[in-house]
Amino acid sequence: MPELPEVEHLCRHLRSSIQDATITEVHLRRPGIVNPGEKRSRASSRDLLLDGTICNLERKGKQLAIEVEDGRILCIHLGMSGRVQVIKRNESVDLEPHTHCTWLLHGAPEAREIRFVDPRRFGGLWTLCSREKLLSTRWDQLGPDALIVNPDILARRLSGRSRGLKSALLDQGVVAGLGNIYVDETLFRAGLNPRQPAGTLKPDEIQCLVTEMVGILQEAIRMGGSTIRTWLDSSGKKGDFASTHRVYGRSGCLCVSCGQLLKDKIIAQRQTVWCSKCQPLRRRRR
DNA sequence: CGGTACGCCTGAAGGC
DNA sequence: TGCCTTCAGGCGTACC
Repeated sequence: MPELPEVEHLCRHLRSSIQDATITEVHLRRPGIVNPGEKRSRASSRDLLLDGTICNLERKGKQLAIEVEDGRILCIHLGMSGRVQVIKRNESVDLEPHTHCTWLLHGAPEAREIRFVDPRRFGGLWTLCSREKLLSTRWDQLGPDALIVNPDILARRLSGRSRGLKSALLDQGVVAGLGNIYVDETLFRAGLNPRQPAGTLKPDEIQCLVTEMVGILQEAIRMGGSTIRTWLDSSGKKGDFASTHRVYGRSGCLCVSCGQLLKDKIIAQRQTVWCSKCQPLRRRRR
């Protein structure tokens, strides 16, 4: 499922394939995916960047922003099963089921079309009239991006919090970009228990947490993301990162580090896998 | 504050 | 083989 590395991978691909292109046609097949949650009148094709020349592609957390020259922005969230397909100029690709929106391009070096596909529809498209609006209505509510967060900032955001690390790191308002896979993998590699109260970490543990988090994310980006079940990148390739998972998806298996049986439990409403020996819970004294 | 539960949604996977 | 059930989870919201 798309988390930060998958969206970053997509963002980089789009920068090289559609930046400076102009959107000449938009086909919205399922209007309900635009601005979900808002009961305002339905978005027009122009809101979906018709007649715009793409000048900037940006990511924060799991969200992607496509900006055109007059300042309009389309923000894409892939949710659980969302994908953006890039169709090359000389390619003919059948429309997949659940293709909710299609943009035709002019002036891209290779691409002629991009498509938003999202079977489970946990994702969505948001239309914004300006960058300021993107920030004020969406991105300012996110914590710092997990790829560039530094230990001091994260320490401040976790200090005084009693909630468990699993819950805190999943919260996009604390740090943006991690989902279930990368939280479990990060905690394992940092040797931290998912239920450890977030505010009890010592400076060296925060440092370790950040180092492992950034390291895992960068590694996953290099490998094209994690393919669990359905994730494919914008050219239809599977990611390779899943093969390196040490805890996620390995409940019932043995710890790769100490050989003990991994524990699994629902924590923070997510299936959580960890090693109780390598990730001991540090009880507060007295 | 934080936790718990629910609803949204489809397809993969497992059981019989 | 095929039907049925279960499970996966990002995120908003309600409630305790």
